[in-house]
Amino acid sequence: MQALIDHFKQILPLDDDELALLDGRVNARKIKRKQMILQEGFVCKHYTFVVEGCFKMYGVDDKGYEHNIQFAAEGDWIADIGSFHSKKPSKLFIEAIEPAEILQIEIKDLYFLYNNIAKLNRIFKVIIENKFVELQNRVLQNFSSTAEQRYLSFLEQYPNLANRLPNTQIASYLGITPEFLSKIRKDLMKK
Amino acid sequence: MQALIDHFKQILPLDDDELALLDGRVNARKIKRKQMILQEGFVCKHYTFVVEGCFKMYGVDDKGYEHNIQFAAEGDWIADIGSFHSKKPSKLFIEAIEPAEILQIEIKDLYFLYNNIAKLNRIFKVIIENKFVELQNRVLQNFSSTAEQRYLSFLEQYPNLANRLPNTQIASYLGITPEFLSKIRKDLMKK
DNA sequence: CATTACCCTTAATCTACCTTAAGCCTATTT
DNA sequence: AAATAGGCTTAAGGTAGATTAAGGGTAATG
Repeated sequence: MQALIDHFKQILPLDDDELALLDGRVNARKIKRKQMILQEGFVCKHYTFVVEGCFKMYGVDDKGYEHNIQFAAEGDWIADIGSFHSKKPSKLFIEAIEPAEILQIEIKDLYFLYNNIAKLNRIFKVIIENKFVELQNRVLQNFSSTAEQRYLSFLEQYPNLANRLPNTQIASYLGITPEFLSKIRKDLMKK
Repeated sequence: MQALIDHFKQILPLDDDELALLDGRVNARKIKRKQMILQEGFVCKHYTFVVEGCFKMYGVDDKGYEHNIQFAAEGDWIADIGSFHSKKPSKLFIEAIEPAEILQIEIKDLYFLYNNIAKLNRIFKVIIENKFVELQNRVLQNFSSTAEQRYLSFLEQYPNLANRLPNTQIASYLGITPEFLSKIRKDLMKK
């Protein structure tokens, strides 16, 4: 819980009254490796804050291949925002890559908090702005560079993730096959 | 100005006191075709609401090619959110594809409004959530389908944009060359 | 501790999409 | 009305990355 308070404090500190309201609206859970906290076809019921561990969010195409659209490690939020607010079934999966500890807020609790802690509207606005910018940079990168350049800038931007994740997951994030990532890595070694 | 009030009303209506605060913090401008309201290297100073006309937002790669990352027509917001908040130089351009009428809010005014109209935090949170979802869908589409599928779903998702935009701009948005789009269109005609 | 599942790599063949170049047509600008 | 720029298309040849298949290594699970 302290991890979440610290996270909010970095954007806008909450006072004691506000923190009291938070308590009881947030649920702590432990998640096993490979456990899913969201599956395609189900409505996304929670905003999830990662205290410990690492998740991937992905879609599955017609041929059954997975495509990672984001990772979330310590201090990140993860949710299918579209499904969450529209209450429509998600097209995405969220799955733990490592054993994890998370904090979850349900939609009714989040709306309660938005109505009773004005600051939280601002805090979540900032959180989503940051996620938006990150995603937009990704879109730009994706079509203005080769797979090798994308791999290099992934390493640069997420050095700690790069160590923790298997290359298959990174390949899926970069939009290439593991085989081709393997070739890229080999070519980079030579240089 | 009425266009903006209506736009906010769809999310959360503002009362008269709040509308009074808005007035004077929003500037109306007319923009010519091809005029830029943001250029690479400059800080993005405004959130821009499109009343009439159409804009493209794009980056330029090492080879000088443009890559459209979004369009904005009537009722859309457009800004380089990253540059706007960080006050760092943008890597993007925003340019009018058609003559346009816009409403702009400067950063100091937007922050004033966030502090004095609590609802606006919520309104802009929702606006950015929607943009985030749209962008996320795009990322998913981009690597789980061929250029032809992407073109078809662009036509489906933005039928009015598809009529208004030249194919060169659509190709740039889809991440393909105009030549290849031409081929796709030819192949589709046959079917 | 064994065994299964997953991960990483190499290499050959194949395809979606790019590049270049050229020609025509329709808008803008002068 | 002329001039020019921009937009659309065709086609030939080229490349980044996919696919398939196969072998060896390492980590998770019972």
